[in-house]
Amino acid sequence: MDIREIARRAKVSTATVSRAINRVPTVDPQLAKRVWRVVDELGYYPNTQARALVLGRTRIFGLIVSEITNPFFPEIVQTFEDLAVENNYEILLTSTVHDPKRMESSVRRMIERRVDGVAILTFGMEESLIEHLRDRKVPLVFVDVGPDVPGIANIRINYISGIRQAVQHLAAMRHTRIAFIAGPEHLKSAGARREAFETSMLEIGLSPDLVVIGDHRMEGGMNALLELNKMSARPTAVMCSNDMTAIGVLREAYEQNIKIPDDLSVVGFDDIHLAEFTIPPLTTVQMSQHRLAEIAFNALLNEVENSTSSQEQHSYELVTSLVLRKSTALARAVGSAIIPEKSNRTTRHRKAAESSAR
Amino acid sequence: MDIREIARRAKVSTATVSRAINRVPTVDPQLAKRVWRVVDELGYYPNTQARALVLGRTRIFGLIVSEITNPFFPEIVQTFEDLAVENNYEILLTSTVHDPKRMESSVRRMIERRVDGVAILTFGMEESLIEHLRDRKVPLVFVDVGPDVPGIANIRINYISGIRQAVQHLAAMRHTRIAFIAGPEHLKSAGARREAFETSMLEIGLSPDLVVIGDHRMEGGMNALLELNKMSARPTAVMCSNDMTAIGVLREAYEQNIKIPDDLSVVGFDDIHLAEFTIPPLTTVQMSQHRLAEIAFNALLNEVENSTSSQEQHSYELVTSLVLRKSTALARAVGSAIIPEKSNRTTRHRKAAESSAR
DNA sequence: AGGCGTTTGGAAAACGTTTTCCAACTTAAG
DNA sequence: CTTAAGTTGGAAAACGTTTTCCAAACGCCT
Repeated sequence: MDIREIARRAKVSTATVSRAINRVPTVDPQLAKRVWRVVDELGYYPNTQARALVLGRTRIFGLIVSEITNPFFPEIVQTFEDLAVENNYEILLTSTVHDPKRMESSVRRMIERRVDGVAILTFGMEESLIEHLRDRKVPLVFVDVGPDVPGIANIRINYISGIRQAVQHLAAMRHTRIAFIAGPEHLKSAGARREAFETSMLEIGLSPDLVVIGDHRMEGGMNALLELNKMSARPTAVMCSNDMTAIGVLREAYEQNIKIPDDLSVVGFDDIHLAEFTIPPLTTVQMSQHRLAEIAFNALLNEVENSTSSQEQHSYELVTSLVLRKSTALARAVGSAIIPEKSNRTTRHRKAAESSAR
Repeated sequence: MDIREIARRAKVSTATVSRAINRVPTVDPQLAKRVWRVVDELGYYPNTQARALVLGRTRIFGLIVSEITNPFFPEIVQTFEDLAVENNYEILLTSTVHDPKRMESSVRRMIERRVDGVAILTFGMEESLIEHLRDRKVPLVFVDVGPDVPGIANIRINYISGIRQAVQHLAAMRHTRIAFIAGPEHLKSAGARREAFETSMLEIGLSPDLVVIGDHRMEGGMNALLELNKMSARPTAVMCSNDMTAIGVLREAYEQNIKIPDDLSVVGFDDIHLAEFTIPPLTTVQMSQHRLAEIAFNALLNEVENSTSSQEQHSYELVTSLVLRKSTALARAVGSAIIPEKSNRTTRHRKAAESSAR
């Protein structure tokens, strides 16, 4: 069943059917109604491929995320999809799983399907890969990373705002040995978070050198806590590069019988929905997934629909901010809290930590 | 840049280019190489729309899930995508959020984009909606629900196997008052789980009437526990229709200072990745997301590629089984455990519960 | 009543492929 | 050296739309 069939049955030309369907105003209302009746009767849906072919626009946006399996992303995908259906777009979703091969195939798939634009929410993609996209002048939107060239929109995340709040919150609770569990080293965003932590610490004269590397997953959080535990100067509080890491910390703390928040304060980053439901509920820095997806989608839409392309806004900012729940508490007045039984050695460590701060 | 451009530069006809690209064996290897060089040089990617138009196949599979935001689904999506890239398919992902309007638009989008098949992993979709798809003879694969008609593959989940194991595990731990937190009533799969629970209980002479309704989300689990708590005959163990519910229970138990598993045993359903990281780690019934996605994808692929369409396998089974972690324990020898302080009233309740069992 | 703009609808080209036919060329056999 | 069989590559049709021209029909003015 194609447009010709409709034309035949409605006794008009295919041009008229097309115009009726696309609501071109010049077509006679009577006629349009006749066409629509036939369309509904037969349950006709125009072939999008054919349409895309002639229009040169597919109404598909690519969405590249790093790991759909990380709870941070589904929320983004959902918002993105909501917006997409609202605007009659389709989404081509791709999850790179941090695998260069997959990233490449992602890009390839996007190009083959001729997407109208792509949002790269991968928080630090191999720059080389975007070349292909750029060569084809596909509108792009990045987060964090992303060269400052025209035609590429960029969402800058203001990490410092939320992270500073978190650090100061901890400091106010009299924590001085605050550790940081970083994300994977190749991720730009993880680097940015770590830097924000470091400057926030330095700002208030604390030493930011209790840093261990995680992987942004629960497993990494668990290992990191183990590592922290082995240190001579144990932290009384730990900030995590993302919530999944924090959940891992919570889990390992349970295993080790370390009480959160009494023995150890922990704060996450992202504020995924789950953070509200951990035990205890996680204090974390919010980076709204909803806003992020919204900004990304609109940036793309803007790029595509207003092909004025000239002096549009190409840089957006997303601020982060602390949300307080139950995983932080006053530092113990005396002693390293992580393993209460060994708390006698703490004063020394504390001095050491303080003297190394500038 | 199109196929003609390539043809011109390689000094052959478009037909030859097409053949070379599609690796038709009759084309001269020398020539093919010449073509490929030009293709690579220019970074040419065939236009999928045009290709789809003539081939009548889009190499797109639709994937309808009920809520991408539920951690159960991302794992499925990931596997589905892995398989898709392996087989050169694309995925059109749609999340219905349980909204009839969205379901309808989902189906519409699938049809408009001319997908080659769709997997409906929504665990109990409005049957009416599939009509449109069926009319167009789009290969379909369902889970659970789904009419037994030819051309529609069905994945039957064997709920009873895993749930029986769970119930018997609990019974062996001397629990007799075992509650069930069901899923939303309109969901077929939720109904099936509940039934499996009921028969499993009856089988061993326990009364399955401690049932409260949840919503398959953490919030529902929290509320459900509150409700259970108000009962005169409090359960000593609770099974949940899915893991998210169980996580909610864990969370509310923490709030109420009910110790898991000492005061209350809880078992989940699904075995999402997160279940391993709850506090305490969740004993749950596994329904492999990986397997499920795999079965769904292959069913579709089979339907499409072997258009023998006749006596193919159209029904698949996925079995479930218990995985033991740390959220279950022996029932207290005496007394209703939920609120330890009030445990003196238990013996009576226990008798009541036992007498009501047949 | 004739000419003029304005609606209205139709024929056909275009979008980028694949594929069917067919012609030209090669090779081998007689 | 001619002919038949087999390779190889090209021209053109087809896929289902949108859109550009054009022509017809229709008032409306003078």
